[in-house]
Amino acid sequence: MNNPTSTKERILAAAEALFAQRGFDGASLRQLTASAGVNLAAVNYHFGSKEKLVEQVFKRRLDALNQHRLAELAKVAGQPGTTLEDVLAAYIRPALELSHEGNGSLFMRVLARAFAEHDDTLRQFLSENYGHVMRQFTAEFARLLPHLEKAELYWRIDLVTGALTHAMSGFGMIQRKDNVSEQQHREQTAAHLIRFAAAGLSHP
Amino acid sequence: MNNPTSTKERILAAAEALFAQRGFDGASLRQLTASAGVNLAAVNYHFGSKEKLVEQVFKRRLDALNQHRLAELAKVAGQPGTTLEDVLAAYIRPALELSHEGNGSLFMRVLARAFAEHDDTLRQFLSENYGHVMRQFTAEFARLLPHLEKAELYWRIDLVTGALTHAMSGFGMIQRKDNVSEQQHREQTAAHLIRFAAAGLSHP
DNA sequence: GTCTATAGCCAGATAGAC
DNA sequence: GTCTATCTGGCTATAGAC
Repeated sequence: MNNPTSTKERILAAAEALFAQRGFDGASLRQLTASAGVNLAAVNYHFGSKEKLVEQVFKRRLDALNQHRLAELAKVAGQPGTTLEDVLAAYIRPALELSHEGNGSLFMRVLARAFAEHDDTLRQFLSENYGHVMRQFTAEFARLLPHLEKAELYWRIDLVTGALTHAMSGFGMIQRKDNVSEQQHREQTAAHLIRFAAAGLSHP
Repeated sequence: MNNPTSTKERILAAAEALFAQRGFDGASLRQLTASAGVNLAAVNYHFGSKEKLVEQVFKRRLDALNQHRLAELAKVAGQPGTTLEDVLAAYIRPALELSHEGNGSLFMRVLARAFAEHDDTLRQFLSENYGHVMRQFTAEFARLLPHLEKAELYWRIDLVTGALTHAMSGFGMIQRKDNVSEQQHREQTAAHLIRFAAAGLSHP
């Protein structure tokens, strides 16, 4: 099923890279199948259409990412000692880990594109499949920031989401210095993002 | 020159709207010229190519926007009483005014797309033409936040830029309530963004 | 499951009449 | 400056042999 050398997996990997570089319209099935080393007809055979392929590119990463996020959230949600930083860490750390493993950073660029696209069918797909994740996080933010009106909270979450998406999509460019390990670098980045997001959410 | 009914201007307006909705690749010259009510060949005659048209779509708005920003910055830069909020206002208010006049909000969506595209030729065009604006603002931020290391400051500015771009591109969706005037609504939105950005830039 | 071949369509660009 | 007509090439999708 998840054999990384299977035709399906090679198409998905090549699609992710090309969608990140050239966009959904800009990347053609011809470039994509050539890059994956499979036949042009394979995309329609395995996925049905280019649009369905796009959805599977999202599903492959987001299923794991959001499951990971919810698992981290479950550890702290509703607990008396939980801080805003704890909840933000549950949201941000899994994405950061993904963006540093294999071609995960390419996927983050695909995600940033999807945000900018404002495409209705894609938004509906994301909302149907992963809307519950955002709702659980929002509920926990509301618990920790009870003085904020709902409208104000949504506003701030939206701004934080914009900042994070923008940041994650650019991670390929953030240089790690030679004297810090990969592990340290990720910790530092996570700490930066979490503090920034906490400041944006909780300012008076 | 700027006659809004001229062929050139009608192409630019139609291009802005279609690029916002469908992207640079997704919008074809055929749709675009049909929407503008001009002949298919007019784009190549007046602009040379589709790519040059894209650049002019940016130039038309960004020349005015960045001039406006620099004018506002000049009023407060280097002054002893200037606050972080003053500088942020100089950056944000002109964009907010643009996004509320005519089809300005469409242009903000085009700008958000350009950020997500990571297209090298477009980035170079923007950097060559408007890089000095960002540099002047960065210098003033550095003056007001002298305790931050350069790397840290760039990081925070990048996150703020991501949040603002995301927010501006979604302004079409932020509902103005019936009991607040257009003017009040813009003031409230500006105040929100400025406070959020100030919190993100200046947290300890 | 994988291939070739091709249908059917739409793209950007341009030549040349007006 | 504006038009029509057309060139050339890329696109998604599919039919049908293996």
